[in-house]
Amino acid sequence: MALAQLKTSSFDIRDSLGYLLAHVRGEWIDAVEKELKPLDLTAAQYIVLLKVGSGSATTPVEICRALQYDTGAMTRLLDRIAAKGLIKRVAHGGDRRCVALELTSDGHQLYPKLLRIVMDMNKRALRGFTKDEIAALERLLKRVALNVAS
Amino acid sequence: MALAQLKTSSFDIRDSLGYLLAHVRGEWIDAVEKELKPLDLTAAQYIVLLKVGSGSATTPVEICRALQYDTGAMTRLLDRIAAKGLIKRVAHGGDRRCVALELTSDGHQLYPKLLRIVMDMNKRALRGFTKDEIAALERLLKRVALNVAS
DNA sequence: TGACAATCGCTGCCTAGGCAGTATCATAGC
DNA sequence: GCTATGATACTGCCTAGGCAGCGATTGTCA
Repeated sequence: MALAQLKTSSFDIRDSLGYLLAHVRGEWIDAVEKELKPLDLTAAQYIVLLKVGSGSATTPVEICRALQYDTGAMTRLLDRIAAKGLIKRVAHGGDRRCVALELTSDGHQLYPKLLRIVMDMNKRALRGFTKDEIAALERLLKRVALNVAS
Repeated sequence: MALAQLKTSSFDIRDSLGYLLAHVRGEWIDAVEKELKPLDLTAAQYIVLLKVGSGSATTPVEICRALQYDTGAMTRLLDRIAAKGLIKRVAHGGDRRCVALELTSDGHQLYPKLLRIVMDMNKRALRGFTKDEIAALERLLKRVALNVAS
């Protein structure tokens, strides 16, 4: 594989950065879901619990914006998490259109384990990387994101 | 965001490489599907057509292995592409369990356009990158993939 | 203040992937 | 040659996301 030499003449889908990105992301998801299996959680549920537990999102629409997720799908995703007793919808003071999201006591108990998984996954993914390499990877990926979105 | 300083104390999900990967990949998919909209194709269908058209996969199971895709889902995905008249299943000489996949004449006519989209997307994503930067990105991503999968 | 637009969460409908099971076929070992 | 094992494609069943539309609520602006 050689991204720099993408030519029509000798095309292989693996010579695409898009393929490489999808591949790495797929491996990541698989690894996370393997860790989550004992907790009976999917990757989507885990992300939402992290967002709510960390306080970086307090309403459904905030999570949707952060994750580019459909609001209809979010309603049902929250239903499933609520059915597991990990999250609850409470009245939002100030805007009655909004629902405020909170972890239940079970959710609070689970949260540190999820945090541990995030930390371990990142540590594992970046094993053997120097600080400079990590910074370079981050910078390059962000440039790709900007290029693609524009 | 600073991947190198992932700490429990000040957690933000965006400080995760997993999030960054998902984000870039999401932007990529959105951009590709925007290009595919006039052709009435989804990203999944486009990948399959590229695999078959390039000759790097000739049976359903080959595509599944390459893309880590479920065989049941592949059957139905191929059904949808076949319904659009872009692909056909023909007998596989030698192994009667297998189905050989071929582009129809319409599929052959479409293929160059899909190839053009792959090329343009990669060119666009890597706009402003030096050869060294492209090589570095590729190398770093592959190391991440290896780390995560192990 | 009153009309209009925007936002929020939700629902129905459609598409779509993962998993388990099945029938058919190929292959390796005895 | 026969059997056991594995591979291939396919099929239900379940879960799950995208989109359009809805009612309720809020914000905006004349």
